Amino acid sequence: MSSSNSRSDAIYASLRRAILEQALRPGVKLPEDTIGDSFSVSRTSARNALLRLASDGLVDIRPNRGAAVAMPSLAEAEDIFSLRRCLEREVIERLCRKMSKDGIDAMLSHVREEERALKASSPRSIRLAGEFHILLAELTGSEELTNFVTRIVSRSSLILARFGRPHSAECGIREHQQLVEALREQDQALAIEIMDSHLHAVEDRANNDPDQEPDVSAILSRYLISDQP
Amino acid sequence: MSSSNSRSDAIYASLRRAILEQALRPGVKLPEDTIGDSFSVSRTSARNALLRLASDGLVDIRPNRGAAVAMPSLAEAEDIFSLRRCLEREVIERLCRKMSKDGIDAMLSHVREEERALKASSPRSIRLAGEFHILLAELTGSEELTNFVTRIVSRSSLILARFGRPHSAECGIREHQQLVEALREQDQALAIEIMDSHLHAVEDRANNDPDQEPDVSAILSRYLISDQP
DNA sequence: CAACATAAAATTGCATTCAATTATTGACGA
DNA sequence: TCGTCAATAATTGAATGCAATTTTATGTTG
Repeated sequence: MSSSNSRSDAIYASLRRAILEQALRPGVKLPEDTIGDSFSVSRTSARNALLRLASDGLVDIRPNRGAAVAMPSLAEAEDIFSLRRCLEREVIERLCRKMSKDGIDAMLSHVREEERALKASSPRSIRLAGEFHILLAELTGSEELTNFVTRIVSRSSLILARFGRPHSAECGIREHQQLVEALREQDQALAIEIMDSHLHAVEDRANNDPDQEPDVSAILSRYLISDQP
Repeated sequence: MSSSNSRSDAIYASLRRAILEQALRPGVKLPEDTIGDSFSVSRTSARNALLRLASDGLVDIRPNRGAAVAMPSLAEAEDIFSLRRCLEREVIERLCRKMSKDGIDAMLSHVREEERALKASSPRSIRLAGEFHILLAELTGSEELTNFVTRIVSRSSLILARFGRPHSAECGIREHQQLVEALREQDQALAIEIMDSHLHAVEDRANNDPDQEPDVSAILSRYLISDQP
């Protein structure tokens, strides 16, 4: 499935990480030769990486106008989270049907890593929060489900980058812990409830603080010369 | 989302259709310059089209070994249909919650087209059978859900091409009609039941007749010189 | 000074080219 | 006769160059 052309692979992975860690914010332009130069490769490899990111929905490519980090709208955000709830409910159901000891350990270990990253206020913590959900999908053993969850979690991360508050990752860790606990007890109803409220919380964080329209004049109005505080 | 480079777009669409209509069977090799020559474009455009098909899971690309129409295993088949049931259940639930008159008409019109294609024994009928399910997803109004359903239905078609009986499309039309009827009545329980049994029927058709392993020696064993009939 | 037309620069679309990897064929020795 | 190894052919990986399109900058005019 994942076509591995060694160079564009590396670029793809790096760009993807940069986007998910919010180093590259939505809307940032990604010209082919700029990226090629950054990674010391030709435009060709950069282009292939961008094409793959576009098929992931992480970047927008408009013909003859180049690529940019995707800027999901609020409507898309709602759409994505709605589908995400559906998929993650499926994940929970499958996990409750058959949860291994090793799976629990993997989840606990991941949550611990999340805590470490958060304490170090590392940009990794943002990405790890999403990868917790991907880990859950992987533990179902379904490659397809993992695939889809990966895609939709990535898009969700992009939405948080676009609309969410800064440092929005921290609030989630406690809920992740509760979720692991419910899964350990194979309490499906509780697990689904936690997951649903967790996702709603994430979504609310997104809807709550839509970033100012990137209207330069609005921003500059606070910097007018006339009435400087 | 869908990056439109006019040339690779055309190739992508053509190859996709050819695969879904089973003109290109699983396992068929797709060398870049062969495809480029067929469409009178360079390898570059052919390559981009193949990359996109790979990200759809319709072709496998192995590094330095080229592309070929994907050959899903039986395990993958089970995985895919299991997730497909989950997604299509979501589609039904959403449609039952809010079903428009125009939507019903669109479905009926599609089913009629399926019948026409089947009577003409056109290769389109195979593809149309899958596109009925995509239409259902589109009628939910959710772009993401449509996206995912499109992907998984495509993979399912590939599985039928690999394992299913020839002309396996015909049996489904009656079930499609019943499904439209249930949706018209907004009878969610019935609609889900029909959908589930429909998908199980499709899946059974797949599991029933696994095509002979493409093992040349096995085939040639019937052509041995010793006891020629 | 603003609006518009025009020219220059930047950027992508695509084809072509060379290098690197893999598959195939044939030869050689046991 | 069988297996191993080397040479050749086929195919992909990646870079570069040219044409086309878009964006930005510039100059002109009302």
